[in-house]
Amino acid sequence: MSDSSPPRKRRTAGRITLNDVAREVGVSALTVSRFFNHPERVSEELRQRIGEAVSALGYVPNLVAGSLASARSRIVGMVIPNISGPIFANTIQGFSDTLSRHGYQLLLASSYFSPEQEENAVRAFLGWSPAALVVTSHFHSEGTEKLLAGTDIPVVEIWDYQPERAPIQVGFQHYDVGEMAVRHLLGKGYRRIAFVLNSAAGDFSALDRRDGYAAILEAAGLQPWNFVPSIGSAPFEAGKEAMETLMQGTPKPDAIIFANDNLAAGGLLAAQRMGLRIPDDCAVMGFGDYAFAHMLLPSLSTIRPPSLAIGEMAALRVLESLGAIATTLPVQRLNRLECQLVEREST
Amino acid sequence: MSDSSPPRKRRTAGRITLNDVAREVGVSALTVSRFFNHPERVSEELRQRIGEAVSALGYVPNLVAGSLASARSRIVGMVIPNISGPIFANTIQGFSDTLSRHGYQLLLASSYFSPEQEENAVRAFLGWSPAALVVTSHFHSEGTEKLLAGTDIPVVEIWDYQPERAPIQVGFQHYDVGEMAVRHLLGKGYRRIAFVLNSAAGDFSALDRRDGYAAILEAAGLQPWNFVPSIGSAPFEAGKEAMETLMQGTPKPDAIIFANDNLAAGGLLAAQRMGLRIPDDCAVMGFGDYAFAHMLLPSLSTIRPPSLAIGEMAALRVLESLGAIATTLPVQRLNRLECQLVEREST
DNA sequence: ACTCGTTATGTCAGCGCTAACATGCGCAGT
DNA sequence: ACTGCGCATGTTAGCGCTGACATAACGAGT
Repeated sequence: MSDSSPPRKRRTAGRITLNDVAREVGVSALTVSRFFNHPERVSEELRQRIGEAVSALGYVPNLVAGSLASARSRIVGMVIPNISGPIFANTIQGFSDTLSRHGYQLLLASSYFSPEQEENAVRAFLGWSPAALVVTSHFHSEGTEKLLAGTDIPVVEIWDYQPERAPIQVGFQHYDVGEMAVRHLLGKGYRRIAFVLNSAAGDFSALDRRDGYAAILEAAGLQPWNFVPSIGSAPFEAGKEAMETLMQGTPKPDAIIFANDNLAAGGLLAAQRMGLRIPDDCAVMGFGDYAFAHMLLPSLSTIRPPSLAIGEMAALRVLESLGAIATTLPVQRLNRLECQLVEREST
Repeated sequence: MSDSSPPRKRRTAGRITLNDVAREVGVSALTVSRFFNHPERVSEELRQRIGEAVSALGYVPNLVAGSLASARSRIVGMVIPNISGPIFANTIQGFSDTLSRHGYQLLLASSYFSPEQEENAVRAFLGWSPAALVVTSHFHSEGTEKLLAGTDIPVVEIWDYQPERAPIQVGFQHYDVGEMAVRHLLGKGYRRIAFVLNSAAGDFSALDRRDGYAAILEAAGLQPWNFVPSIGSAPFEAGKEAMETLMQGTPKPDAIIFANDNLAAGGLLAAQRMGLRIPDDCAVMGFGDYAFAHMLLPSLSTIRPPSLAIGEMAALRVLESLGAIATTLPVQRLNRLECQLVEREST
């Protein structure tokens, strides 16, 4: 009876759209679209009027629709082992800040060193057709490798530096870190150098550091000496245990390299309790240069990874790949950064 | 000549779509869509076959298209002052983990306590029609307030707890923290209690802590004693300066509350250098219970904010609001969490 | 005057998916 | 047998935006 074409129920709330702005100004929607994406192609006068209408109406561009239409988005996904740890936080910060300075958003997930969780995150991220993807290290599940290989967006692998792998690499070689620590200690005259590695860490990179340690030590004609505390979960406690066990045994080491600063801090505290003089009775080295390393007594010699720089450089490489920042040269695929040995009182 | 309807150039790469999967299985696209979003409405047999086709083809659902069509997304935006600081990292971690356990993704941005940066991030996030939005504290720009008020998605304010504000609140009252610290010190017999606040921090919450400190002290008939180090940017150095200045002056305080653990750590080190006995010559309290607080000498008494719990509870409230997890009750709007006083050697 | 190129703006279709509605089927109840 | 209901699946029409292409307006060069 009444009406031949019953109007469909509208699904969306009264959200303000490009068309609303266009109608207000008296131009086509496309011109308003250009106002946001290619402002230089809109005349000065219209730019003015559109700008006013946008803020008068409180229009917020719908990036979802835009991304669907253009098959591009300004989202970059990052999968990192953890957010709150002392190691990666700076990388995330540097990455996020550099990205957002260029109008890109960060989609973040943590994997806790689990390849499955990483794969889930990568899959979910790919659903958003992100502009690029950043993953940590090179230990991926087969599924992740397949997903990454099957996409044509830029992929960056950070923290580890593996020249033979295809994705853009931004990081350092953990092997070198072990080497750097040993050289430092050998140079200071230490000879019986132990390496303490907390088994619980899913952090495979620590194994590379230990390998570097062992290789240099053997090259110097000395014996590697690995110690794995029985306490797996709490690094601080594990570090204490390591110091106590090693320094109550015979022979004793004259230097201990801990796989990270948390372990080392535990070691220092145990040493203090045992009345040992650090570094005279035993030198201590850590890895990470965590915030507290310089506050300990004695302050901790350690190796500082380029956490922030990794995040920033990863972002730069991403932005270059996307053409968001100018480069005359092709995007650099291999980016090897330097760790820095920070010598303090404990060695 | 050749063809009456010249086929438009295809814009997208050969991405696999729902239709490809549907054709493969011999069903309609909608059935495949249901396979992902409402699997219980698809027969067991089809579920099986669709599942196989999906993994055979390596199909990854296009969440952008899905979000546009349904006007919903599984993205939640969070704007937080910083990522790498010791305070917020745990909150992000707890939030992210809880969200991702339920299939939601985290879009993250940091504001560095700048209302403008916060507003930019909120605006950009809103463009993604996120499922919910989380912001830190209640100090927003006017624009941010307008944006948040104009949306109908759940908004959660974290860290501060402001019962009179409209959004869901998950946090604690910093005022109470100041109070808690003073009560602890008064209970231990300290009477000349100073408060050290680093002016450079854009962290307004610290002001609330100081107000709580001052109020309780005055209520006890004692004089508040504020000290602002001249060094603005480096909290550790500023803490040293505060300790030196205060303990070389007359009269001296018998206890110092530092606005955060970084300042307090600097204070402890300076005290050690000056040969002061902590807590006999002067007690020291911090705020934050940063990772190193228990590793210092003497170990630092401090107040531990519920960082992780805030992140987790914020995520729970978001998920409840979205109906992603079951609740019989309406979503709790006010969530006041407890800080914990951690008594160690420095008081 | 005419062509050509450049710039500013508009028309149309469609990105990949899902809400609303429609259909068809099997089965219980009478 | 027939109605009515619930369940599995299909058809249609967009979601809000942008790409390709079209067009109009204008000045410069011949």
